[in-house]
Amino acid sequence: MIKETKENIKQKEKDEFRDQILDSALNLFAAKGYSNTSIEDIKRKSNISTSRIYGQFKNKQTIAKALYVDLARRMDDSLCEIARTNTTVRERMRAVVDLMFDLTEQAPDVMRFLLLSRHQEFLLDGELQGCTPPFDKVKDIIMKGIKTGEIRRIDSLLVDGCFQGIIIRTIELRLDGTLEKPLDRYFNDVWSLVWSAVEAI
Amino acid sequence: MIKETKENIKQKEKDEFRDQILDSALNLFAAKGYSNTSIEDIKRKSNISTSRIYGQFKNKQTIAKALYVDLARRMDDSLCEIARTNTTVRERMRAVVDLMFDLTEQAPDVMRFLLLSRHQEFLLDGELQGCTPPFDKVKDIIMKGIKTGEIRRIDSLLVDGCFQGIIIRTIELRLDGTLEKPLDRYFNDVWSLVWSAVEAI
DNA sequence: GTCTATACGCCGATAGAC
DNA sequence: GTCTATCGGCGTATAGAC
Repeated sequence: MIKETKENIKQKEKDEFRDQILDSALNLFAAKGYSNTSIEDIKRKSNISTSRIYGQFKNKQTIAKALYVDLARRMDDSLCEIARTNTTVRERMRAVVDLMFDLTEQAPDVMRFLLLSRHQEFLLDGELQGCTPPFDKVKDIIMKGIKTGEIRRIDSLLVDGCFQGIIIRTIELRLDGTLEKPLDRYFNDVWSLVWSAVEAI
Repeated sequence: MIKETKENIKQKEKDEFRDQILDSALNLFAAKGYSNTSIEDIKRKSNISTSRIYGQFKNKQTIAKALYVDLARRMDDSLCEIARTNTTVRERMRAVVDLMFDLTEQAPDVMRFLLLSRHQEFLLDGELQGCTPPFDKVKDIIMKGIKTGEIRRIDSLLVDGCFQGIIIRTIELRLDGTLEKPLDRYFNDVWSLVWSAVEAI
């Protein structure tokens, strides 16, 4: 029993370290990119020694992969939740935009890392450890909309690309400071652009 | 006279080397990114020795900058030409999409480098040697359209972002192989999405 | 003037000191 | 078990050989 508690505490500490490392790595990857971030950078920012870092992760690539899988899963969960709690395709898409804009303001680094970084740099091997790409769910929503007639009958890849293009580009403009106000201030206009593009008739 | 000819030939050779270096660099930057491309890579691909490369360019950053300025200028020229030879905003925007799609098929590496690479990596210093960002002209076209009433009265930054977002994302999908057919086959659908989004009433 | 060999610094990863 | 000192490798840039 005592031993178990002891190990639990140890495990908790380990998890804390892990989180600190991932937090710092996320921050650095988002700012400078994967290749331009060194273990030394991560060490300095997280105040965790090199050996501890290598104790937690096999190598630098593993850190980026873990981050990606973790964040992509959370994104996917949120999108599933949206698909579940809304009925019309229009409502679902609105909720997606709302979520993305909100996330951009709340956790800009997450969006920088998920949307704007070259995943190819650390995901060379195709397999994503059973992790679905973060926006597959959006495509599903759109395909359903085409079937039900809520969305225009155009190749779903194109409609999906259009939707993601508008949203991602807008977020990019916000993240680089071109858009000066929080994204919710632009929501109505952006949503109007999106919906005009894709709604049926 | 003879000397002049001699020097001309020499100059031509130099220019040829320069072009070969830039060609190879473009190819590599587009495929692997700036940071992951080494001088050794450029040397191998161009069959030009290290010393010759450093004879032409001060350092690696200079190569990327030269490429960027060169390509951005050409893009800007094309966009000016489009603004000149078309009258309505609709026609101009159509021509822009057409140009971008065509360029993607003809010179995919150029588009990869101009649209999808982290310019921040080699353009840290703000000054671009008197080179306008490649798509400023598009924003001008759109602003004019808003004034004349051809385009919806929405913050021009958002409309511009919407337009660029759709186009760039579509190009990205083509470049990564998701879209299997040449882009001209998708032109009508994409243009329809774009124009539905931005046209006034 | 052209190329090859090398200096120098940085990074990822480890192994040995405490 | 932790940390720090270091190793090997690579990448940029240069300096010296031809």
